[in-house]
Amino acid sequence: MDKTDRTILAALQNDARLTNNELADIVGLSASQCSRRRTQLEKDGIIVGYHAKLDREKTGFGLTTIISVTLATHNSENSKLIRELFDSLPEVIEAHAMTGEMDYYIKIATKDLKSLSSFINDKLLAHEAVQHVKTAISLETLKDTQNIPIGQ
Amino acid sequence: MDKTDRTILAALQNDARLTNNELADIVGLSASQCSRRRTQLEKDGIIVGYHAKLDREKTGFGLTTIISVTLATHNSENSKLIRELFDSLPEVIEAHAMTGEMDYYIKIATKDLKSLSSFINDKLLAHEAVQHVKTAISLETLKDTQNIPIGQ
DNA sequence: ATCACTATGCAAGCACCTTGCATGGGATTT
DNA sequence: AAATCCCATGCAAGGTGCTTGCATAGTGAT
Repeated sequence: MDKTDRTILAALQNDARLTNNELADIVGLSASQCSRRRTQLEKDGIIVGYHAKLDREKTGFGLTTIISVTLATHNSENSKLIRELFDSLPEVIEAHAMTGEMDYYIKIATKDLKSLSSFINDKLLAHEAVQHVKTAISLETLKDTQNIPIGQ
Repeated sequence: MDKTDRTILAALQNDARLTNNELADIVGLSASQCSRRRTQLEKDGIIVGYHAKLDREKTGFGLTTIISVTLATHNSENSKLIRELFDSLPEVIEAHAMTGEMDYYIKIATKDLKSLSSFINDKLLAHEAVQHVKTAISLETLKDTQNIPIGQ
């Protein structure tokens, strides 16, 4: 992976709909070569996928919440259970195992406070492995590019 | 925006490279109509953009950190400054103004602990508006679909 | 200096996207 | 209930973009 590849990656992070002709202008190669490089980056698993980004407000999922989850007991069984729980819940759009006193950070997308409340009570706290949660609601999303700074 | 539109949105969230023919099979319309609906969803700002998702490890940005930022003084000037700061830092891939005792949650993508350390010290703590930060490092990303659960 | 291998550009064939046009379905009004 | 209007839809054609075979240039090793 050379500088040209990184330029392609940065460009496609910003706009996955770029044609190979447009990519060619950006990186200074022919369109066919851009096509080949892009295909290779996909094969190598460097490009994982292409996703449409939706407006959270307009789609009715404007509420973003970050929840810290603490396990009841720290063992591999509970760890496995909690992963399966996060996997199975579509409201969980991101989940991390963390350092520090909080075991997991998860990001939640819901319609409103009512659905958030039922998510926490019925899905999270109802689970045997979960001991405690700490909820922080996003008042405003200031930035939300998940783009890694590969171009810089 | 009807049920068909939501199906299209859910499909494009998962795979932005779907052709209109493939979309047509999914939603049960013709390809031309899928094209028209998709164009309209873009015009309405419901589809904000299309982005390639990259492998964090393979691109060398495997370190994810969540930082709570507390302001020195809560006034509109500092609020403005902190927004501009987050905007200008490419390592900040997500930023929220939060409820609770912590003012901002930001998500950071860096290559390693060294670059994280210099980010915190030279970029964050060096800023006049920042009083205090609390750092939590992701040991493992369990889930990272930013897809809103519009299909469910 | 030679050889081998990879990257590249060009061109053609193919797939896909877009848009004009005609049709059909649904809702509203009389 | 009938008529009318409007919007969504399907079809087809024209144009655009993507992919791949082939020949060539560039690069590195021996």
